[in-house]
This record gives sequence, structure tokens and C-alpha cells, in this order.
Amino acid sequence: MDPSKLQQLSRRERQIMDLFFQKGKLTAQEVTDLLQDAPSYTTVRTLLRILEEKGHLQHSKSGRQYVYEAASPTENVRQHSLKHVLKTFFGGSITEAVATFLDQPDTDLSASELEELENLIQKAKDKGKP
Amino acid sequence: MDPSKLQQLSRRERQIMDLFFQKGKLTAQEVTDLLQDAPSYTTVRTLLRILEEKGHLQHSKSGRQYVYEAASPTENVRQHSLKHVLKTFFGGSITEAVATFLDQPDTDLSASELEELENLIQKAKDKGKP
DNA sequence: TTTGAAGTGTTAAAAAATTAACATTAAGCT
DNA sequence: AGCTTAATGTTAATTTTTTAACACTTCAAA
Repeated sequence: MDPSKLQQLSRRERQIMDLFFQKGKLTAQEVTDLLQDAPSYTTVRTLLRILEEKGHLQHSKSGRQYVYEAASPTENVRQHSLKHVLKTFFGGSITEAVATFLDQPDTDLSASELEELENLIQKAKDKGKP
Repeated sequence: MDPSKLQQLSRRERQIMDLFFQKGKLTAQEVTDLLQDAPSYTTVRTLLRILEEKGHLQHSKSGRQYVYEAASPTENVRQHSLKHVLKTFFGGSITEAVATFLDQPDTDLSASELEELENLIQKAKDKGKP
């Protein structure tokens, strides 16, 4: 499944897919409970079926109920979505995005997270000229 | 304008707003040209009008033509959109996002960008314990 | 000053998304 | 076995989105 197809989703469909990316596996009942402004349970089921028809979800059975999950490897979707935001709002620059993130007053990264970030950058530097 | 309202947009509306976030000011003709799968010029004008009614765009006149641009301060929208992607795909962690970005084979950050990233992190560290 | 080009304004048909009622099936309990 | 409950299957009405035709206005050139 091509992750760029995600852009084609309608509002509700997108809203529901976002839940799956956050939570992993979900039943129709759980989706209904998680949605802020949820429509009826029946409606949610219809949407899940449509999303499965379109290839965005797949389901398995647990007892007699369907358990849905995203059909695409999460990694591909993550990469695509991140790229899209970077392109749309940050001229494609991850550096700009990090700067914006750190600028937010409600953001305080733990010391260990900052360490980890440094490590990542160090590794990227090393890969450049070994 | 509340940036969370952006989630309410329909597909076409979102597609068009993304263009404005990338490009800044645009005329109806320019939007038509930029859209991959553009509908007719008349249709684009209708959408621009609707987006203005909803408060997402505003326009000024240049000669006799309308020049549209996003109504919200870009900074708010950027922050909100970045947060949304981080929450949906990276458990809210900017570090995870950077890791994913650097993992992509088609990504090679310039040395100067890596420097800049390091500076950002250093600054964040300093702010933690001055 | 009339005419044509390039813009905006108005309106509405067609398509798609959203919603949910009603029907059916299957599992477990008494 | 029969009953109840909780699930899925089917179908369709309503609402929203998407599309674009047609009318009107304004500017500038002939």
C-alpha cells in the first residue's frame, strides 16, 4: 500500500487512521470510544469496512469480533508523513522543525532525550566522513 | 483562527491550504497551476472563497485580481501540525522523529545543518541548568 | 466608445462522504 | 433446544464536498 494514498482520505477516514497509527490494534467499539465526536457504532463499523476495502486497514478475528490494524508497515507511513509536514511547513528542513519544537514554551526535553539527540547527530556526522 | 480547525478541512481544502503554507501568497490561477490533479479554474475560485469564508484564507487586491494568503500566523500552524505528526506517529517524541528522518537512505544532511542541530541542542541543554 | 480579455459573483448539478436503520448470524447460558 | 446478547452484513437516506456553467464587472486597446 502506497503511503501517499493517505492524502486521499476523507476527514473521518483520516481521523480514524490516525487512531490506528497511535494505538495499533483496535475494535470498532474501541474506535467509537476513542473518537472525540464519534458517530454511532454502526457508522464506525461502516467506515472501518470502507477503509479495509481501500486497503488501509486489515482485520483478524478475536473470538467473534473483528480486530483491525493498519495494513501498511508503520515505518513507511511515518516516513512519508514526516516528510510531508517538513515539506509543507519547514521547507523540508528537519533542523527548522527541531528549532520550532524547542521554541515552544511547553516543551522541555529531558536531559536523557537531549543526549540521545546528540548521539543521533554524532552518528550522522560519522557516516558522512568515516 | 484556531489551528486545530485545520483538521476539519475536506480533502481539496487541505490540499489547497498546504500550498499556501508552502508558497505564501497565491492567486487562483497559480493555485490551479500548482495542483497536480487540478479541477477547473472556476472550481478553484469557489474553493478559495469557501476557505476565506471559513476563516482560513484572506485576500487583498493586486490590480483587479485577488491575492490570497493564509489567515493564521504561520508559526502557530507549524507548531500545531508538527505536534500532530509527532503525537500520531512518534509517540510525541521529536527524538524518534529525528531518528526516523536520519534513517532514510535518501537523507543526507549537510555538515552545516548538522552543526546547526548541535547548536540547537546545546542551547536547549543550557536552558535546562544555567 | 465599443469591444475583448481577464478577472470576480452567483447558482446549482453531480459525486462522494457520512450517517444510521434494519437484518442476519453466531455464541453462550439456562 | 430455545433465548438472549453481541457481534457482523446489507442497504439507503441525508449531508457535504466537489465540480463547473453562466452572468457580471472592469480595464485597456482599437
